Amino acid sequence: MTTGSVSHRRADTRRNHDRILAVAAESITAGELSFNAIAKQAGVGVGTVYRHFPTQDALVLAVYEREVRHLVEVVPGLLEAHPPELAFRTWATDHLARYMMTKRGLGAALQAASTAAAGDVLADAYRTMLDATSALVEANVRAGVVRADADPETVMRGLGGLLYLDPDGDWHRDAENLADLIWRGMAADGPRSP
Amino acid sequence: MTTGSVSHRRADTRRNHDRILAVAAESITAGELSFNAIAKQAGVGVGTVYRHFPTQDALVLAVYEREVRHLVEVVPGLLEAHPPELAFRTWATDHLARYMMTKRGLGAALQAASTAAAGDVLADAYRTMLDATSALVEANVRAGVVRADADPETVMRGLGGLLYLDPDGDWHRDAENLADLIWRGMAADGPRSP
Amino acid sequence: MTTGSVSHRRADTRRNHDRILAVAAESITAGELSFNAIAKQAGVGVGTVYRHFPTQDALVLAVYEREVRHLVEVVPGLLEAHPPELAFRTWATDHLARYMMTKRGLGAALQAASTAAAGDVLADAYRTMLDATSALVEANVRAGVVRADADPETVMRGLGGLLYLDPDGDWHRDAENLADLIWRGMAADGPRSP
Amino acid sequence: MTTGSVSHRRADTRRNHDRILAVAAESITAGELSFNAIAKQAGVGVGTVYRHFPTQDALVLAVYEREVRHLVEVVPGLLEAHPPELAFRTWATDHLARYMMTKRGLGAALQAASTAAAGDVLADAYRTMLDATSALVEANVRAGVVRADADPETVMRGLGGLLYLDPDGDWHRDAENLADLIWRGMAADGPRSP
DNA sequence: CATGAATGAGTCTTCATTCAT
DNA sequence: AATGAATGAAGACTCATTCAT
Repeated sequence: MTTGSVSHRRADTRRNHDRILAVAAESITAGELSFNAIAKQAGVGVGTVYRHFPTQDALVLAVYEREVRHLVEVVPGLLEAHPPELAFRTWATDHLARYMMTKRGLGAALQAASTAAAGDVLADAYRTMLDATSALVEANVRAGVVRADADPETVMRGLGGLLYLDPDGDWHRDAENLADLIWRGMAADGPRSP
Repeated sequence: MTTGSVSHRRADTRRNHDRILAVAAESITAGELSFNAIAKQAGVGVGTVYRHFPTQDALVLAVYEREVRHLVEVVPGLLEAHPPELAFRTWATDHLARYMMTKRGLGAALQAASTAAAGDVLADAYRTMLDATSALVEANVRAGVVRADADPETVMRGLGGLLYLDPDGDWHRDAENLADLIWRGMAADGPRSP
Repeated sequence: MTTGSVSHRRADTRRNHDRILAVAAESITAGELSFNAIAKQAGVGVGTVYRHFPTQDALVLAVYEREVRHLVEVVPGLLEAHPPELAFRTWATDHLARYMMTKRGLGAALQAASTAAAGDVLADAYRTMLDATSALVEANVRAGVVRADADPETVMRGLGGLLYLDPDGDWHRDAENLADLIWRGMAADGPRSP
Repeated sequence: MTTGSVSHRRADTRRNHDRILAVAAESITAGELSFNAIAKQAGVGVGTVYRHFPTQDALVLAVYEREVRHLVEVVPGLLEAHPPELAFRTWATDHLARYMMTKRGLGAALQAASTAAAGDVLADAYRTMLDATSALVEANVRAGVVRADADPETVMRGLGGLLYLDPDGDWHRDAENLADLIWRGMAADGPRSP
């Protein structure tokens, strides 16, 4: 059964791809970006890493895509489970904050990888993040608690400040404060914090 | 005469120090951090760079300090020349925005340099930035246009979002939008954009 | 039916062999000698290349043989179509010159492949070339325009200088000059050496 | 004494340069061209080799220059010590032949190094060789034993056939044969071509 | 027979760091 | 103090070769 064997091999290859990606995510996140180290860590030869990701850029970009995907895929659930305001605040303080605190290394790597060819991936990821933010903002607009002209892009940028949280401090409180500041900034009618 | 040549030597040394720092600022900012390259660029031997900055971290930290100092020293002038709200907005959109857009490379270097020993310098720089932000926020509080309980630390974090401006886009407009969002967030009584 | 499919497979195999050889000739000639690259270029898997040519040396040698065969098989035609002197000059300036100019890369590869095991192939190729040269020289001897004791091996070596033609210069003229120099050297009534 | 120390260091550096060049000549000649291997062989760190020869091309070219220089510097002596004809024959069979037989590897390396930037060095070397050949040919012309219109460039190319001598055979005899063939070709009163 | 993913040894290349002068 | 040549560890990258399917 040719089909059987081939798909079996494909499955193996796919598993390698995923494992490398996972290991790389951890490494890059920790500021370590060495193909040799990643290969060893993933238990494969360097050549295999190169086969799957021909370039550092390719690897970094793939990791970035993966992270953004993870970050974004929780949004619909939050919007179903909570009223819009809580959904926004929860996403910011629980998901975004934790993410940005942990993945700082990725930013640096990403910057180095930002060649011309990376443009598409970067643009896609940006748009994905923006879509998520928009969904949250718009739900709040529809609920009448946020200005109709609140700009999701600006809100997203404001949340970018979560990057500077101090993991050794009371970061959750700090995140709540920032989310609150931004919330007030886009709220329908003046300050109204709890 | 001895004094003369000694002080002459001191002047030379000082000049070396400054030139190295200036060159390093440019290099690091551009994502390039090689002692050999910096030395050549500054027109001195590698050994000289090592004499002035015994480790990479020391150099990065020194550059960081210098940048923060530059960034902060304009604040008093702004507060004298403009009403508080304009001072805040101007600092954010003209100084901070331009700075963050340009010096992204420094962030990466800084992160790598953030060992235990660097703590003090980092803490100092953080406090310096915080003082500047506080001065601006408090002037606005005193003018009655900003809530008395607005937290400068949170505001500073919010402005951190300026890091993500796109130098190739309409970044000034984007910066104004973010400054406005944060301003509304800390304003005394609800939204009131111009 | 079995016979049919078997011979069908044989035809496929043969086609593979030829295509690989052709692709390899181009690659090696261009100084590129990578099994993986050749396989991709030929549209087959690496394994297939290995099946046909178990080692690099085997491949290089096979390519060499092929080139020499091509180079030599025009000689009888030239001798039929032209008087002996012209046949010699034409072969040298039109065939040999063009060949040597183009295939320099092969020489390098060949040298690296010259292990003990390669001896036979090399010797065969040498003899083949020598036979061709001999045929041309002897035709001229029979025509009485070349010394009876002219040594084909030495003549062949002299033509080896065509390797250094400059493809970007007036190489045809240069080739004619060299052919002429050698021709004079073997002509029937030149000066006798001491 | 600053001068003393500096020149001392310079001497050391110079010694390194020479040793690397010598080792590289041997390696390349033997078809081996690895910076790491050369460094180890020369007893220096890889970095040192890179400091002296920033590129493979630079190294190969330097070696080539050195070889050509050695080859050429014997010519004036030969012309003083012997009558022109013998000088020519001796250079060809004793110096050129031995050189070309030994240094085949260099040719291959040279070819790979022939980028645009290498042009000057290559042109210089070519001219140097040509000058040497010209000196020999012209001495013979002046002695009246060689045609006045014998072209040194063509003669040089003819001698290029010495590349194919077989070190395991009677190469000296073969070299004499080739030198003789070329000599006859350029001798004063041979047959004129049609 | 053919395929091509995986492997890993071998090179290349850069750069922080030392140290003799 | 300053210099810059030397060092060599570390990481990038290629490619011959194997082998399960």
